[in-house]
Amino acid sequence: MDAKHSSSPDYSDSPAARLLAWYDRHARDLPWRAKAGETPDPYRVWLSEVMLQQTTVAAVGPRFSAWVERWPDVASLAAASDEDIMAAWAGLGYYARARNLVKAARAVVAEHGGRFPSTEAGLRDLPGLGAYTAAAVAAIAFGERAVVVDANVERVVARLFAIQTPLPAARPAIREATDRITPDARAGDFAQAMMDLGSSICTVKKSQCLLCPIAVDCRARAEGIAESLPAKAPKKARPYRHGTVFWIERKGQVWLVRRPDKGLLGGMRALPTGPWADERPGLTDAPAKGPWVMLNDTVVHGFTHFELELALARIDGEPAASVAGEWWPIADLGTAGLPTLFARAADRLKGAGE
DNA sequence: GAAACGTGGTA
DNA sequence: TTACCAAGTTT
Repeated sequence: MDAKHSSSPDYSDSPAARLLAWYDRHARDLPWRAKAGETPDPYRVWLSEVMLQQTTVAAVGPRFSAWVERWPDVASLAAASDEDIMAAWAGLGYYARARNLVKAARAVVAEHGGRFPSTEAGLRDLPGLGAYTAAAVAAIAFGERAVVVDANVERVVARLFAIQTPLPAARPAIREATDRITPDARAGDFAQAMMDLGSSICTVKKSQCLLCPIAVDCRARAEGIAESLPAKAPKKARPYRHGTVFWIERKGQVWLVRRPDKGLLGGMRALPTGPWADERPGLTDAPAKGPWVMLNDTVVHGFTHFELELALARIDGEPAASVAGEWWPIADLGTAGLPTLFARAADRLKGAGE
């Protein structure tokens, strides 16, 4: 091999070059990706990146398509009501994303003339855009050379450089290593290629190194430790909590409330509940006077940081005057935008009075 | 740095 | 079945 005397890096012989060549052949066809020759739409890039936070491509696909059909641009989204937006997000989880989505859309319209900021720093100031999303939108939508690090990139890079420090302590080293291999051109494609690689080949278990375009660069593969990386600190056990969910029915309608704007399931329509505690709260904080009928059944739902078992109580009657809420036709409950937890409880409760 | 914050798929 | 995990952000 001839020695190079140029001061510029030999781009053709780099992990980025190998990865981009692979991406040109194997990129996934996803609804939010611009097709060859198309200019990326920052609105679609932003929306998809927010939907994809901690959420699988499979779950996002149909939700993204329905969303852009209803709100095709940032102006239409900014003009929509909070209520409609929260209901449209129901089932996707992490509802702070939807609350921030509205705020960001309105900020883009009110403070940026309806156009997204085109730099990573400008994007970072919008609600709901953290280090990852700001970098991803800057790179994918605007072609900026940004260092994009998500969980896929963390895994690929930890293996590529055999970084054995456990997460999250390894993050600074991983970011620095990612910076070193990020190309000046096509940073957006590079980021998406890294994520495609991480999701399809360099997977958590059973990484398929024989198919990997940068296996030749990979130190973990050379050392036979790919699948043990990245190391992670052990997780804490999730506590188990109890609660009661209340179903008040009258003339084919059920009483729904809106949860407080902050906290778990914040801003979402819901069935009334009592406190969530270590012990079964029974009828504590019941939203109507008895006689409540307890179903001989519970709903168990796992959240990120605790598991919840809900007892199911129902009554035919009226809510107490102090309980704010609205009647909702039981036949149309699917349009109420209930989080999954309450949708599941409602499935058990409706019809239980017959 | 750690905890809060949802849900559904996979092994 | 239990445990882990996914294109993270905010406090």
